[in-house]
Amino acid sequence: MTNRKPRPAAVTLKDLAAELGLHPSTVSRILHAEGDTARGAAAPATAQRVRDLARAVGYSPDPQAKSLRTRQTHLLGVIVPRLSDLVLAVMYEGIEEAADAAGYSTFVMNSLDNAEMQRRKTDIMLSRRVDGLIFGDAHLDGDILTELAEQNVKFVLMNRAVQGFPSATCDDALGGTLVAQHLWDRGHRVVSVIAGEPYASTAVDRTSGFVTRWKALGGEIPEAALVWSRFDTIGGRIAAETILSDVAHKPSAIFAVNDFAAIGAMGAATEHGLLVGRDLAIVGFNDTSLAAQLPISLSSVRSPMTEIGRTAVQMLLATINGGPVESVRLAPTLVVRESSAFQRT
Amino acid sequence: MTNRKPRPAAVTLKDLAAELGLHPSTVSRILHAEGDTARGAAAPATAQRVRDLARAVGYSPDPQAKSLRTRQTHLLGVIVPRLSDLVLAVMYEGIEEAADAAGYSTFVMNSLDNAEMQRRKTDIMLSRRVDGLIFGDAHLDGDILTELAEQNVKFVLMNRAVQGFPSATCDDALGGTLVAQHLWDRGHRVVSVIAGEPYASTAVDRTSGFVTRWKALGGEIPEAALVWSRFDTIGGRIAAETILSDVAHKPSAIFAVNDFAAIGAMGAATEHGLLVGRDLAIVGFNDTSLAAQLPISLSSVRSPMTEIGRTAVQMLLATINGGPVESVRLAPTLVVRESSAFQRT
DNA sequence: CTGAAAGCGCTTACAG
DNA sequence: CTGAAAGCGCTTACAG
Repeated sequence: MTNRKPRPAAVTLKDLAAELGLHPSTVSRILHAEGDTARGAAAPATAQRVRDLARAVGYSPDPQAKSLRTRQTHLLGVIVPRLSDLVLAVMYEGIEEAADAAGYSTFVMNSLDNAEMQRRKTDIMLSRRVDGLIFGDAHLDGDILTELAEQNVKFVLMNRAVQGFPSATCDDALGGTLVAQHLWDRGHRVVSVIAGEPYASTAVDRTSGFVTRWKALGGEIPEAALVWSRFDTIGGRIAAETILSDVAHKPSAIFAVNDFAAIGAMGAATEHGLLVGRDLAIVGFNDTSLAAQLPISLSSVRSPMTEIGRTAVQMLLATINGGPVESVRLAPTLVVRESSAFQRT
Repeated sequence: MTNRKPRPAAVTLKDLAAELGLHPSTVSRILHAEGDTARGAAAPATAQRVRDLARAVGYSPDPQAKSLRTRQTHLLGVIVPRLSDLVLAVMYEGIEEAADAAGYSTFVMNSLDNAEMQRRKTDIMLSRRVDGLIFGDAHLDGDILTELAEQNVKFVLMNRAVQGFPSATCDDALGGTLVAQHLWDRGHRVVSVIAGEPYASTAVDRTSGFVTRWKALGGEIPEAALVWSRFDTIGGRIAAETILSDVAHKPSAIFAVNDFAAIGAMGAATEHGLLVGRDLAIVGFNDTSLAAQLPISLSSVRSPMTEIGRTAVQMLLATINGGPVESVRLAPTLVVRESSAFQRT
């Protein structure tokens, strides 16, 4: 259809073989078998000649040809709600690092947390013949995942967990617990939670971790104290508007399950004439790079985002290699800053 | 080395051909030639049978096999400083969209603006046999780019421009101009610029656009008014510290060439007892999603980030198809908000 | 220790 | 209009 020029031919095994007066299969054996295995593959002297030439001419095997034979592409697919969510972008750094170290390359696509897009992007990844997938956008219902598991597609979840599938996540319930304890200790007795999207385990687990501990401490969480919301700044602002406009429930502290939602809540508080860190405590989640740098620095639950990404890759590779894989939950820590440091009297 | 199981075999052309009693080449011709071209490729009835079966069994051609023959992978490489920079993440959304629409898939890697990493990541992309590359991390010296051009690698630049190579960017100088005019009109006469990294055209052009207009209006820009900095929040905070601690040069307004740097500057201002939007005006750049939602909403130059990503893909595809390509500079607009709306008296 | 053959799944001239 | 052959660059039993 288009008349684009093909890329110029690179050096091939055949070229190397011809240059050295060897058969391509011999060259392949030497280059393919690394380290100890290579000893049996060819005479040491031959092996050395081959390797020297390969290095000299910058030989790099054609991955398409290789995977056509081996049926492995060393390609991994990553699907996230959106990469412009800093949390996922940071996790992706961990993925890239770990995948690279293992000789894999990664595709990333945004699904916008929309079921149709999730399917579409997954199909594209599969049509590319990825060896496995990492989903950062799993919904608690898990419908798509069940289908994929039936088709024997290799995948793991990241950031958000779903019952029955391996996942690398933060211990979100623990994070919520830490926040509840902190706010209680600082003297708060009336609180609200900006709870996030109910289809995401992160939102549900952080919220339930908080609620459970709060009640254990003797606190109450009336219906009006839980406001579900989008994960972004606008979502947080809208939720905080709702909370701060409620005349019946007047919290002295707000826990937002996401830093961006917390930032939106800070904006709403300012608009309501409340000084965050004095009139109202706010705590976020993930301790993104912004939290510490805000005009009023934001307390936040620090989750090991990069580590979660790395772990997801390791789990996926284990799955691809046929091993059984256990879900991993990494422990968060609470970082207290100006936004919630004050003692309520 | 590892004993992973190969992925299960998918339906192949041969399978389809056998099922229909045709030769694989016939099936290939029909499926390969789309629309009108297909008419000549086979009898309409045959073509229909083939297409029906292909759809029924969910045939999807093996991209590795296809590209081994055609020497095109329909793979694009994208290298950015880091995806956790929201600006690049949003541009990547445009890239993904446009690439997807054109039947291409994209790899993304972070180079951390480090020359060694840029080389390493580029090599990985090339070893994957990408059809072309988009660089979002170009440095003004352009050393690596010159080498690649000599090797006839197809690429375009995005976000940051370098003389002599095609790029899709915002008209950064114009953005700087808009800010200078705005601050002048609001009555400011002493200003400072948080200028970003001197190796990035974005930083240099935004700054020079600002300075040029400022001087044209009759203003002065002493040496101390320009502070180079990292693009992130911490960088902005440090730069603002320097600016606000200078007893000789007391600006009433700060232009930060990046929203995150602007947010850092807001933090520093607060620490210095200045109320942003009353004692000090601050203007950022890119109008990222956060700007409008901050406790004190941030004025910012809005750049068409998604569009820049899309444009980069279109330019790259044109380059791959052998066409000559012109650089594109998309126009920004200024969005004035609380942080700089006041009139200085 | 090395060579020769077969084949992964496609596409593309070339016949007929 | 359809078939048959060759070949893209690899790997992998199988010989010798």
